[in-house]
Amino acid sequence: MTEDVRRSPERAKRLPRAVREKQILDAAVAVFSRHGYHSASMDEISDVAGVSKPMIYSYLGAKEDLFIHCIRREAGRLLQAVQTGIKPDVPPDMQLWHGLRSFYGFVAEYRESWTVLHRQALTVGGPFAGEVDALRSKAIELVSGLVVSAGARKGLAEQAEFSGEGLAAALVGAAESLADWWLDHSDVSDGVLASWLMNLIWLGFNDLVEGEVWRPTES
Amino acid sequence: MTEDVRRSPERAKRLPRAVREKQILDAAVAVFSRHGYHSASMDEISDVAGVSKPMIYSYLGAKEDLFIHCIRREAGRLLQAVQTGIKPDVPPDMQLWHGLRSFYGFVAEYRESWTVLHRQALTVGGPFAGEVDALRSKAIELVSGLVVSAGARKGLAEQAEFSGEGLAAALVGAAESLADWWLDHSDVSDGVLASWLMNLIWLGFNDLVEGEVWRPTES
DNA sequence: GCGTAAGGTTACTCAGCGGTAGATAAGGCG
DNA sequence: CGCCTTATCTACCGCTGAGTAACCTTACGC
Repeated sequence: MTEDVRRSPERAKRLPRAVREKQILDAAVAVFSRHGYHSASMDEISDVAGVSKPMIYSYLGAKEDLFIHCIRREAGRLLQAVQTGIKPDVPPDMQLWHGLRSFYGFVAEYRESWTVLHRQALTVGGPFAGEVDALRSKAIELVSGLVVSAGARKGLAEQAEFSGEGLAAALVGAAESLADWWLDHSDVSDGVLASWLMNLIWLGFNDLVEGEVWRPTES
Repeated sequence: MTEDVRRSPERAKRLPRAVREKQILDAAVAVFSRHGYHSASMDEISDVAGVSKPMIYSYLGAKEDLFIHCIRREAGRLLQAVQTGIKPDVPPDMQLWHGLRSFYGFVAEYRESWTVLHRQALTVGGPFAGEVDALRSKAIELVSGLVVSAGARKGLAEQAEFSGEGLAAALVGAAESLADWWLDHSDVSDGVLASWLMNLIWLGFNDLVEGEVWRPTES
């Protein structure tokens, strides 16, 4: 059993299935994030993964299946990152604050995951849109809950300027877009980013709760 | 539900080049918006346009060229719609208000244009990203100008919670995402949408200007 | 040892699509 | 009417890339 540690470097060692699957998924996320779903080729993915193409088909199925596996894994990671960052027993604004920080922390650490989730999965129709839409819906729902609870706590009635879901969508959208913007302006910290949003949104929201309303003047 | 957009039974009349180009561009925008750049086939575009494939190549070049033509035309339309909607001699908040209304008006009227610009062009790398990035940069610059001028008017100093460009990016992003959200919730009017944003952003921004700042508490 | 299943590969098929060559019809102009 | 120009079509080519068949090879239980 005195095996040579340096056998021919080409010959891949035999590894358990779970390890290979992880390698493949990592490679797939990287390639999908670089080229997008359609331009990504299974050949390149297999190459990056250091594995031959049939392995992918054998372990994770066809291209669509592979992509869905990627989305699910990354969506799960993101969701978990945000949820473990939130402390459920603090006021709504602090929950939002922690959630935002966790979110930007995730984006910073897993850029590629974020790219795949946000930029790629949305454009490719079909079964993928649903997956990502579910994630975003979860986010909107979560935020909407915070917003509405904060509003109700202060007795904010339903009015034309206020729609919990609409505001939540805008907030989530703003957070996402700011994340995108961040990818090209990485010279600010995640805390600063979250702080910008809080100052924009929460202050404005507070005013709404207080009954202050912006209305167009006559110009 | 998919009505027949097929050409009329009689074989194509000879039409001036400008007309054909318009037909082709319209078809291309429709098809690109439905399937995305890669999944869109030149055959389908030519079919929808009521024209044979070589015409496209002869008039507008290869697939990439065609797509760039689409982006440029739609970006131009959007920009013009927003700019003609803005009245330059009113206060910043009213300018923003009018700009937002024009923007949502455009999205409502030219859904497909918006889809191509926002969802498709971003994901396809290469020469396209630049085109769209330029458009967004123009928008951010425009909004940033409004925000900064409004801030300066009130003597707002540069501080950690305030970055004109960052806020503008967040606002533009929020507006875009809300537009996307709108595509699936078309039961609100463009005015209401713009009103939500104004109430979120402008109120919050006013607070900032007034020196009020949100900061995390100890939880 | 030795059979067998799981890990792994090479080398192929085949469809779809971008792009083009070459034929055809339609007008304008003498 | 004949002739040229230009608009337009039919029919094809070649490549790229998804997916697969068939084969090899190591580990390990008995």
